[in-house]
This record gives sequence, C-alpha cells and structure tokens, in this order.
Amino acid sequence: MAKRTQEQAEETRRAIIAAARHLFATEGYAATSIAKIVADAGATKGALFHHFASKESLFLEVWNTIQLEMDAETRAAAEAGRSPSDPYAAFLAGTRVYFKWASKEEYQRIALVDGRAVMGLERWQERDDRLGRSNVEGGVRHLARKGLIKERNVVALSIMLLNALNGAGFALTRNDPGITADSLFEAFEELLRGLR
Amino acid sequence: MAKRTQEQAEETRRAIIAAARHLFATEGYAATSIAKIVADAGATKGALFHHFASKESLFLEVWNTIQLEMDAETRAAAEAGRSPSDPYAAFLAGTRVYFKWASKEEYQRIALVDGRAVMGLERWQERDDRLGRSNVEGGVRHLARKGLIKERNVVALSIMLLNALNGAGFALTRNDPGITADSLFEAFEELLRGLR
DNA sequence: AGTTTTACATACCACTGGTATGTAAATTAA
DNA sequence: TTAATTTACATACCAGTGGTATGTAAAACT
Repeated sequence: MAKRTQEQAEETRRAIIAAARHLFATEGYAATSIAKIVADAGATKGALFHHFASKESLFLEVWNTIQLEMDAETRAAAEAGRSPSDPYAAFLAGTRVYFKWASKEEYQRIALVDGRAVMGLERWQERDDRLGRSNVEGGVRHLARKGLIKERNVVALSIMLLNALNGAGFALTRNDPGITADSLFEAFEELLRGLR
Repeated sequence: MAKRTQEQAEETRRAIIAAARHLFATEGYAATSIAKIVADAGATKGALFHHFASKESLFLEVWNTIQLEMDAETRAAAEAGRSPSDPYAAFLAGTRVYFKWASKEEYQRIALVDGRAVMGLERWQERDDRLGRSNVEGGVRHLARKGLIKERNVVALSIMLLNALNGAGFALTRNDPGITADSLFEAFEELLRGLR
C-alpha cells in the first residue's frame, strides 16, 4: 500500500498527533523520539515528515490544540459565570476552570514546561500572550472599569495574576498536605479582592 | 600532556562549568552540544566526562550555582532592608533584588525555563522549594505573624507570589512599552499590601 | 487516457550524548 | 627511594537521534 485517500491521510495525521500528544504529555518532549511516535501511531517516519516539517512543528501543533481547548473552556465558563451583582464573578469562574487545566499533568508538561523550552523565550511569550494573558487582562480590565483596580497597572497585574495561577497549578500536583485546590483558589480570590 | 595537578584539574573543571554556563544561558540547554562546551573550555570530552557524570549533571551544577548566588543576594538585601517601622520593608527589599535576577536572561533561561524541562516537574519542584519558595514563604509568614495576612493561606499565597515575581521577570525582557520594572514592582507591592 | 500530484516507505546521513580503552603523570604506600 | 595505585585526562568508538533524498504506486485532476 502506497498512496492513500485524502480522508485516510487525515486519519494518519490525526493518529500521529494523538500519539505525539500522549507521549509529550507523559514522557516529555526531549524523551520522546520520532521513532516512538510513529510506532505508536502505526505509521512511518516518511508519513510523519510528510505531514510535519519537523518534530518541533509537530509539537507546536499539539501545543496550539491544547491551548485552544483550554481557551474555549475558560471563556465559556467566564461567560456563563457573569453576574450583575458581583463584578468578580465572571473572572473567578474563568479562573476556576483555568485552574483545573493548570493542574493537569498534560497541560503542565506541554503548555507550561516544555513549551517554553522548545519555543524559546520570545516565541513562547508572543504565543502565550495571545491566549492566557489576554484573557486575564480582559478580566482585570473589566474590574478596572468598575473602579475595583487601579487603571494604571492593568498590564503588570495581569501578568502577575496569570503566573500566580500557573504556579498554583504546579503546586497542586505534589500531594503536599498543606496545599489543596480550595486553599489555592481562596488565596487567589484574596489576592484579587485585595486590590481595593 | 596527560595527567594534571589537582589544582590544574580544578581549573579545567571550572573552565568547563564557565563555558557551559555561558552556552546554556545564551543558546539554551538543548542547543548546546558537549562538543561545543569542551571546545570553548579548551578541553576534551574525556575531561568533561571525568568531572561530570552527564550533560544533565553538569547543567544541575550550573543551575545550583546560579540559584545559590541569587539566594545569597536576596537574603542579604532582605536583611539589610529590615525596618522596625514598616513590616513590609524587608520583604520588598528582597523582592526588588529577586526581581532583578528574574529579569536577567541567564537566570530566565537556566533557572526558569530549561531547568524545569531538564529536571522534570518533580525534581524541579523539590529543588526550587528549597530556595526561592522558602524565602518568599519566610516573608509571608512574617507578615502573617504581624497580622497583615491571613494565617491560613500562607503556603498558597507564597506559591502565587513567587510565580507572580517570576512572570514579572519574563515580562521585562520584551521591550513592551506598557511594562517597566517600576510598574511591575509597584503592582507587586499593591498585591502584597492588598492582603489586608 | 494521460499527466501530475499526493502520501507515503525505505535507505541513508551527520551529529548527538555516552562509553570503553589507553596512558602518562601525580599521588600515596612501603 | 621506589613500587603500586590512582588521577586526569585523550582517543576511538557506538547506538540512537532528527532530518533528508529517493523511489513508487495509487489517487486526483485535466
């Protein structure tokens, strides 16, 4: 068998992405070889390099997919959580969901750890900004308009709050007795509401 | 020339570490080959593998060194900044210095980006806790004793604040017009003082 | 029906981190 | 002082890596 239908090609492509995503999440980018990926996907190196320019670009595709999944879910939660009485409600609802993502090993490995190292600082930042950071900034800006946060430091505060959330996700993986999802969320809420 | 004096051996060891540190900081861990390290250090692979068990353990030594340098400097600054009138003073003084570190490319690449990827989540966390996190926790605990922070969430808040600082460091490298060292520091101070 | 393009498969390549072996000088023991 | 041992490399080598070049047969288009 040599050539496939377009549909069949799409399927091998998806199989490769699925295998790569699983390996990247469980073993990490560096420890995942292309040979292993294609073996798991039931394909060959030729197929992989036909569909993807490099191991790195395959990783980027996986990274993008995960980020978009996360983005869609948090936005939806924020939208659903909006309340006319509590201006914090939408932000905190989105936060709760992002928080769940940041505590998943897959998200940590791919989005928070290896992503930075693979892409390098610059590319990671510009890509990261388009998603997580812009969402947080939206929430902070909303609170600023309501007079609950100083207008001047919106950007700086957004950066810090997003990173606080990421760190909280990391912390959750260790079964440290002092750290629970609730205590972290509560602490974040304190941080947010403390800003006047 | 075959065998060297102990002093000479120490020197080649230092040369290798220095070359590795520079390359790791400028090119990143993955893009730095052992061949390049020993070429820059004026040594051979044999020498490197005599002094270090692996590329990874060489990286760990560099990582450790940098973390200890940072730790010493921030602790000293916090100590020097202590004030009987302002309970926040010591913490903020230490913060200011850590902040300077987190904005250095060398620290970002080695300590904040590649370190996580190279060590993996678990090892990175347990090592990271012993330094940065424990310092922040000390500061937070001090404020909690003074009644300025809820005693209950000390650990959770420490994690978030440390990560907020790291993120601020990242943000500084991009020459984004909205972000300055001062605005970030000010935002952090707001965050901290907002906790009651 | 013929031409072109697609979707692979295979063989190959330079380079990687790491190892095994050799060796001469420094250090230690007798 | 000398003999035995250990140290500090240097060199040659190896399996595995990401990536490329080439081939090919069927699908898609003209």
